Amino acid sequence: MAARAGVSPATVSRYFNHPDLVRYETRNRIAAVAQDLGYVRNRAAGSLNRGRSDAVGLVVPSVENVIFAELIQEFASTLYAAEYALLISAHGYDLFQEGFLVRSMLEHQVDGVVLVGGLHSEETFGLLTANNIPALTVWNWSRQARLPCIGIDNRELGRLAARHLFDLGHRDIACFFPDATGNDRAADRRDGAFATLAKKQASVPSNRRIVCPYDVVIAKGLVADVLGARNRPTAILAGNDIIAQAAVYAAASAGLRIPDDLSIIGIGDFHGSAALEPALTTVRIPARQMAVGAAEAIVELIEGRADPDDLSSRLVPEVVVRGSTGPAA
Amino acid sequence: MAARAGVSPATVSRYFNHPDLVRYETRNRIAAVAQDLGYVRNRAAGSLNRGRSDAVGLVVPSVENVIFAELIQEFASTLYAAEYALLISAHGYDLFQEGFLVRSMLEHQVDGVVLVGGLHSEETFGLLTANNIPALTVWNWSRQARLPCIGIDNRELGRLAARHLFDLGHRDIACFFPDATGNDRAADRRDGAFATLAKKQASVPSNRRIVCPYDVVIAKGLVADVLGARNRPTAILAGNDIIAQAAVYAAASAGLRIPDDLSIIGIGDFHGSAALEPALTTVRIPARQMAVGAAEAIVELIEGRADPDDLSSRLVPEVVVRGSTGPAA
DNA sequence: AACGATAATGCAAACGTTTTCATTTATCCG
DNA sequence: CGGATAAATGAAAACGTTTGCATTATCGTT
Repeated sequence: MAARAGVSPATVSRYFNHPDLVRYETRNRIAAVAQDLGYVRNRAAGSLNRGRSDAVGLVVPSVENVIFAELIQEFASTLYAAEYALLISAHGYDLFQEGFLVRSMLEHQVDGVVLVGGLHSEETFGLLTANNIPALTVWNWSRQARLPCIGIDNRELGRLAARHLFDLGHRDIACFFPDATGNDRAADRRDGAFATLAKKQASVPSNRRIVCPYDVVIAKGLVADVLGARNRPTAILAGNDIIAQAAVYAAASAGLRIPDDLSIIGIGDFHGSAALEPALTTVRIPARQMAVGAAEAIVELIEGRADPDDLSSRLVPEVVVRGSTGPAA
Repeated sequence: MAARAGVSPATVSRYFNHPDLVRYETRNRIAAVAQDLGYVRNRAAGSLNRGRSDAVGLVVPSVENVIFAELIQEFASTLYAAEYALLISAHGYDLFQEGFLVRSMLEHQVDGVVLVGGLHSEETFGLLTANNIPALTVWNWSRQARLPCIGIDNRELGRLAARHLFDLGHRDIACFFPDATGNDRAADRRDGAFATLAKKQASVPSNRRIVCPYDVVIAKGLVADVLGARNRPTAILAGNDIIAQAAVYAAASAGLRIPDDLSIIGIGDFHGSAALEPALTTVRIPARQMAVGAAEAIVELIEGRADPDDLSSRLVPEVVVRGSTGPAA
């Protein structure tokens, strides 16, 4: 490439990184040859030399989760705007696998890593600290987090949802939460909801605590089971909007009117939850805001413009009341 | 690292890539030091030396699209099983942006690239051929594709959907398709549907051809408009399951019974379409199968075990009849 | 014990870029 | 037009790994 254009490699490098240092005619010559050869620079070589790759890694539990998709989308565009490339991986809620993916990302020389939630394997934490890699977490906020975190207090999400139903007069509430193994967000939401209900009334009986995967089809079945039993609850508290959506379907299938016969509240406010019939009452998580905040923060961290110790920020959830909840009969 | 373990860099390299060439005691020594230092290998350096990165790029239009999420998920796991890393990017249906992303991936030294659909900028094609990068496309299948393709014939999807409604006796069908700019899948589906309807009856009038984004909220509004007009259609043909889902909501909101008052068919068979109330009739796209096929194919191509010329494969769609369609009144 | 064969390791070059420093070329002003 | 200054380019080292070749250690056999 350099030879073809009759210049040294140094000049080609400058052409791409500091074009103002290259004479106009030389620029044209290089541009022409580059175009001609379909030349693409080798970032691996650059990264090797500079010790920087201008790439950031994002490790999520799953890309099939609608709301993580929103996170990814927004994170990606913010990052591109800052001229960083993005590596995305999904670990399927397996913290061991997560460690593996983080290692792979470090091997590929990412300049920073963003993880979801505060719960990770020692391997993961060790890798990041040993190699001194800028890292932070999104989604969950907690005072005693081991990494800077940008997110919401998931316990509060559970509390808000429970209180909303309680305040509407519901006293028999079935709670559907995902398995909390390796998922502190789900655990916190669940704990928040259970704590609130226990304080306000009695503790939640075991037949009202249902472990439910993130899957409309299965969730619909589980909700249908509960609704089909002899004494059905007056309300359903779903750990996320997908389960809530499934509950709406199950109710429709059982011929129940929402919210007259059954109230349903979700958590998340996914895009589309407002379009459901009836529109879903839910606790809103500002996912896009988190994504932008996290992307900006990791860049600041990488470029040494931010102090990890005061980078965390706590966003505020809010209950969005729509048509799927109403006063208990 | 090598120094710490008292061996040469060559031996460390062999430890990772050909452990059987390293004596047992030496292996242990290296392993201990690596563990101790939290050492991670520098793949950029390896890639520079070998001219291979063991990474594959996947460029999709959007990660917010549910069915692409299924594709990504499955593609990723198949690739990991073959010990390749994955780079994912989304271009937002902007072919210019796609070219940019492909360039970025090549700069990061991916060994192969997988794109969605057969329509791409000259920049994209040029980059891939000039650099001789193994590449293929998924989702769309076409005889005259410029790259090997693993997918379905989107025209057929449109045809199947149209025929299903026609055979049920529907003669006034409103068709909702996404904007086809830079989206050959949508264009083909639409053309297939329109062609079938035109052949069977009259051509589709302009007030029954609605351009509709991939967005439940907006789609619901557009469908509501059509259903609210004086003479409403007896059926809706949606270009994808998200629009169909929106149509179901809009119908419910308008107090119409499905399928008695209105039939709705989608395209895709997204996970969850079966859970809708009523369950959605749709034309099934074997997304996961395509993903696995594409991942395996790109690996074969990279490793020189496959001939690009007979790599394409055409998968078969099928109409999945559920509760959302019925005979015309 | 000596030999050959094999196993284990080291040496050194190469990959393509970036960057510092040095050198050449252009520009400006008196 | 000369000299000083600024602009443009080149030379060379460095980044960390991989690999062919050379060397050394180990083992089995007689």
